[in-house]
Amino acid sequence: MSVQITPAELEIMKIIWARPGLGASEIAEALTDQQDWTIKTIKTLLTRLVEKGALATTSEGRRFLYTPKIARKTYQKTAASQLVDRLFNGRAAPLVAQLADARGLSEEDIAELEALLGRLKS
Amino acid sequence: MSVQITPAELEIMKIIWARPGLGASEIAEALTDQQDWTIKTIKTLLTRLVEKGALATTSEGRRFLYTPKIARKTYQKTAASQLVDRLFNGRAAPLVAQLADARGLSEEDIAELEALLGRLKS
DNA sequence: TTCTGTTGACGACATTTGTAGTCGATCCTA
DNA sequence: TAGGATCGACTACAAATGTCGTCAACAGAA
Repeated sequence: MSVQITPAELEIMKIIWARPGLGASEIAEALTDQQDWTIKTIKTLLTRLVEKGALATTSEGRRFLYTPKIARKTYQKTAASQLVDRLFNGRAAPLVAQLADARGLSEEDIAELEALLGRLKS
Repeated sequence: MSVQITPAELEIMKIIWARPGLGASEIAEALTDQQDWTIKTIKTLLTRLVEKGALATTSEGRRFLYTPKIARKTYQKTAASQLVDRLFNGRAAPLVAQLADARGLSEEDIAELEALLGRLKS
């Protein structure tokens, strides 16, 4: 089983993926916009992520700096595969069809998807 | 917030989406392949799904028949949108790219995606 | 040097989730 | 008709999750 990251923990991971090597208080600061957590909550989540092996720590003086141990892309692949398997019988096209139906695809998405398909067919 | 369905509950939903109007014991039977749950567990999950508003019941004699109150497609859309928002900045193309990278796309998926893109561009 | 604020370690506690068990009513079988 | 099977309602309980609190150690400010 790959590491299980909960929704709350994922918010932390996203910060650290974007800027690896932050300390707890800087992460808290980066999260003030999105979340209304106390530093205590954030530290608990960080500890759990380290326990789970999703983050690694480096000591800097008496504090820790956190870096991802699981790459963003790795996690994206796992999560996307899980969704496709659990809800779409392993098929990608119906997933995209539902997405397009639910919220449309941007021009950018359409262009990128075409490029991707072109690459896959050659 | 749309109804939150847990992984275990989703297994139940999938059976009922496939064949609406089953009773608890028939659902249990349909699940014997995939899951190793007792009928008790299944009944608990059914109760919770009814409480959550994901299933509706009809009485048939002294038992209940279960039908979806949330359509499969509706749930698919919600789940797909959530994933895309939480992990892919709302973009569909990177999701498909990661999927392709993680497990490849079938010929069928590629053909369907092309058809879908064609439709979207016109 | 003393006070104050910050840090990680550890503890806490309600809610959700997974997985059953008990119980009284009822239906079916012998 | 009597005893077991089955039904839904209710209860149980550990693990995971979300959200903080306490505490001892330490670092910087006054």
